[in-house]
Amino acid sequence: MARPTLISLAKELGVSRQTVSNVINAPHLVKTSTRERVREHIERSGYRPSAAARALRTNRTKIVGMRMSPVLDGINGSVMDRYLHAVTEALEERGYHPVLVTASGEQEELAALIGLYETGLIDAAMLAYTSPLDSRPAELRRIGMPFVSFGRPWGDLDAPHPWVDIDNATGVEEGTRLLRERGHTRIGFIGSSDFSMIDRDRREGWLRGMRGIDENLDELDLCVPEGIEHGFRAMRVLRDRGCTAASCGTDSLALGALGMLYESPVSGFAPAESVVGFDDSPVSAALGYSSVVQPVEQVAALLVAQLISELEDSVEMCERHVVLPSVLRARLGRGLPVRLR
Amino acid sequence: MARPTLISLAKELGVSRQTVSNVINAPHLVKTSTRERVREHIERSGYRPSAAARALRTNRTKIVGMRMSPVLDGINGSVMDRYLHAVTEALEERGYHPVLVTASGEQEELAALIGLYETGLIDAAMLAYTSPLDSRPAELRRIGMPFVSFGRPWGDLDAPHPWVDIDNATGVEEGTRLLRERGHTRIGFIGSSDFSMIDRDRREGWLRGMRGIDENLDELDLCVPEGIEHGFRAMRVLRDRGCTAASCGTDSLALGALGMLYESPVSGFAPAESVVGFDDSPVSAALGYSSVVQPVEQVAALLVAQLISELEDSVEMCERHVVLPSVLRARLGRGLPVRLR
DNA sequence: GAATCTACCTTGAACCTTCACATTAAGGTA
DNA sequence: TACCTTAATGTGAAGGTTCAAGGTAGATTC
Repeated sequence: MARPTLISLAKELGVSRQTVSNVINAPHLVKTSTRERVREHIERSGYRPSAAARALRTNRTKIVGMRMSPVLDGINGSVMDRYLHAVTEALEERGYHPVLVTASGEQEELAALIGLYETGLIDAAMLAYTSPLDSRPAELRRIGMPFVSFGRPWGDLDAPHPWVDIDNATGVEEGTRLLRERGHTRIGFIGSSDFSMIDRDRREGWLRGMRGIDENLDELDLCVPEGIEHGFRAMRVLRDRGCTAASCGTDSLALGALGMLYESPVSGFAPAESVVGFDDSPVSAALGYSSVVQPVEQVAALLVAQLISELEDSVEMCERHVVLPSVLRARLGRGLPVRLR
Repeated sequence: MARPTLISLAKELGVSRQTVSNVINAPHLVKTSTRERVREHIERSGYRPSAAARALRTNRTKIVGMRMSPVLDGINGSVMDRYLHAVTEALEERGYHPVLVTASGEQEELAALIGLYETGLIDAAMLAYTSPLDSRPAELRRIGMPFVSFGRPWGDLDAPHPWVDIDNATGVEEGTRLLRERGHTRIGFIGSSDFSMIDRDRREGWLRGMRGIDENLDELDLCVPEGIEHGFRAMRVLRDRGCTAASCGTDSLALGALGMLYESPVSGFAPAESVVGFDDSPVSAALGYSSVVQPVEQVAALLVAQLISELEDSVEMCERHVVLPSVLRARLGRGLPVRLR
């Protein structure tokens, strides 16, 4: 037997299709007794409204497009995973769903998203990884496609679209202060040249954490490519310059630095108490060094809230520009020691 | 101005909407001159067919549902990421798109996917992480929903749906043989109790790799929970039992084992040449130990091919049950040494 | 007792495409 | 010329929903 439709249900119940529709979409318009009767029949029949018909009529699919960026790095990774998962969950709560897109660059991403939007397959998009020269927000606004972005629009901080970003600095500052509390005074920063904007932010956190220490910070500030080895070498340079600890832009770098400190320890300081990393990878947990956590679950929830209030002129208002603090996951430095080299 | 439709285009061109439709969907039916004229106009007008209208008529959306499983583990991770990315890419090549779903278990996943299927939002589903008691294939088949699965149906290997799986054993066997080539004769296996079926497979690979060595393999075979520390401790046990090397079920375990070997080295064997891990994490690359790679990109491509041939009765046939070998990424053992504890 | 209001329900139309079939034009054959 | 075939294009209908507008009955107002 064919799947039930509004019409077939209506016929069986002896009411009009609109009444059945109302029971589903605007129950308050229907008398309680009728409503219940219809509801029960809907249940029994297993009726599900046709997404296509609904979309055709309302011009909405409740589907949101987002780019699945290729895997950058496994050790720091899982952030994207966590984010994606959290977004999916938040969307589902509101009856929406994410559809994925791949792209090899921002232009391709734009093309893909716009394509889906123009066929009416998606209602909106969620961007991530914003950068100063990012043309995506402007383009999307130009064609009137709703969107939100994870990451502030660096090129134009007054851009009108909603966004949520993480203040990478707060967590790093916290981490740097933790190092100071532990007695370190000469603390370096090892940043990753691979993530420019974000890294500037993290460096800023270190600078703030170092406030009050009157030294030439420039020579304690290193910028190297991503990777454990580079962290190792950078820490050696910092050691030569008198550092006893380092705040690192990523967990790979931190792992390298930690290895260096185990190799030539500073008396009085446990190595795992002398390093702070970023992204709270399982490695940081196992080795016991502190690391900064990005609250991506919160980001996802807020972004989705923003997006929905963009799409549905609901009463519920929400902040259109939010910066969430990153926070330190402080560890006691009592994990498995690691020695590299 | 409103977005163009088949009708508006047809009116402008002085042809019927069906002709325009044919230019898009069945160009061979249209005279070349007409076709070109229509094509050009389509271009200029920026016309895009309405996904909703098409879906309503054809009962197909070209959208595929799949579950986004929560992040299990960062260090071994990125496999799910890679897979998701590869699936998305493969689907896009055929004009399809993945929509994500979250669920806290298989039943919830089923409910979510079936829900989407019943509203007609998705045409099919892609399952992953199959297990012996998996009820998903049977349920989906029962309601007639097309699907493929990454992972064989352990409970019923003759199940008729298409699937692709990875033979976890081949890579581990290869790894074990590599250890033997390097001179090891007493090689342990450290498996993860967290992934039972998969782990059985990997253990099997080790057993095969050990063929011809006449020892009591039982006491060389350890099963421990996931985690670097557990790998470390397990390796210590194996050392006490005379092992000089270990094949490990995951890279976390391998990292732990490696740390143990650096702590109490076996003379004549470089530690990083005495361990084989699984999943080729960045950590394994940095530390220079060998690791087994799952060809998830291939898996994704095959699964998508199967799925499409399930959905579209095209000529193109493809194997309905495929087992791909995992392969060893052999490394020289010349990475950054690591010492844990 | 007619006019007005309210609560509830129904009807016609539209959303845009594709399917199935009908029609026309062009060309060939007897 | 009449007839047939094939290629090219056109027409009506259907797919399932929601919007906008309309109708009906009963209660309320003056």
